[in-house]
Amino acid sequence: MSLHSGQENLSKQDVIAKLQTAGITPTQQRVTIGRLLFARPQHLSAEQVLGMVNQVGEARVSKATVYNTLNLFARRGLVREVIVDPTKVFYDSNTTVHHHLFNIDDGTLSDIKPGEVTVVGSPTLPEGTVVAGIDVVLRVHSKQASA
Amino acid sequence: MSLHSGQENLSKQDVIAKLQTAGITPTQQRVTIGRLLFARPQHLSAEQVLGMVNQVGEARVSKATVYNTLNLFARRGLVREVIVDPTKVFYDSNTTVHHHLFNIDDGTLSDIKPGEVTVVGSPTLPEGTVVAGIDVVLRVHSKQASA
DNA sequence: ATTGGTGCAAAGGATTTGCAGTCTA
DNA sequence: TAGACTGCAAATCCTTTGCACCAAT
Repeated sequence: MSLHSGQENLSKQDVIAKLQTAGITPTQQRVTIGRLLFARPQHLSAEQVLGMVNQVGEARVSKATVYNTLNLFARRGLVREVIVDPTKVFYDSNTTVHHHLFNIDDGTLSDIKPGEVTVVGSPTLPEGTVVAGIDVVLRVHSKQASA
Repeated sequence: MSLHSGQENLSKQDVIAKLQTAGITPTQQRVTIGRLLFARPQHLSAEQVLGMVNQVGEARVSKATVYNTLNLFARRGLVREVIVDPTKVFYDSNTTVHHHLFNIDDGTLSDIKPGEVTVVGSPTLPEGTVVAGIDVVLRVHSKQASA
């Protein structure tokens, strides 16, 4: 990878390498989406990705390809789907174990700092199942006069 | 409430009382839905509620009314919305604090027994927000040969 | 040439909404 | 009767799908 593989920006090469490592053919569209997504930890909806990608203008990417790509990245573990808003899925470029804070009022999703919240206990699983992941979501309201 | 307010069945009177306590006008449709929903702890989708209601046949209930009613019940705290499946919302008639187990493969939602899992810690909240609730979702796969 | 990937538009499914008719208080 | 509620269908919104075209081996 390049010399500046920090969190500010990723070179095409970095993204191509990352995709190949994950067994994904690095097409132009996927690299474009990857550069945006992997630049830093963030939570984006498909719609937001579509908007950002076509603003950067590196390559025209269709809605279908955005969805296909995000699903592919999720299956391959490059992003994590976050299901907290009944109206849309968020894709989280931070794949390390961490939990979320969702503002019900404005639809904002943010991270809970690592270590601030921990899940204790090992529940009995239904027969024939294995754990795929644990999600903790703290739902918050914007403080204001309300019913 | 009636003498048999256990978990097997609820009389219309019980449900009417419950709705009124929550400040909800007990219409025929709402009572019908409530009897089904509050009969025992369960997780139902709007579609399932619609199906069950019109099978019982106490009163014809339209799809729109099922949605309106479930949203109303949720706002008034009679049921809890569970957001775990990106394709639909589950309504949980158990409003006590508890967490869930979601089978990604078959879309099944079940409860984690009380006490088996606990959340520890109090994260810093964004300014101007208050906690509305905490959800813990353990996602599981059906055990089988897979990629 | 073959296989995989993309774009476009149409299809799909869950949920909401508008409005006229109906019921509750 | 007045206001709230319901039903029906149309409208929305997010996401998936079908198919023809383009790209890479």
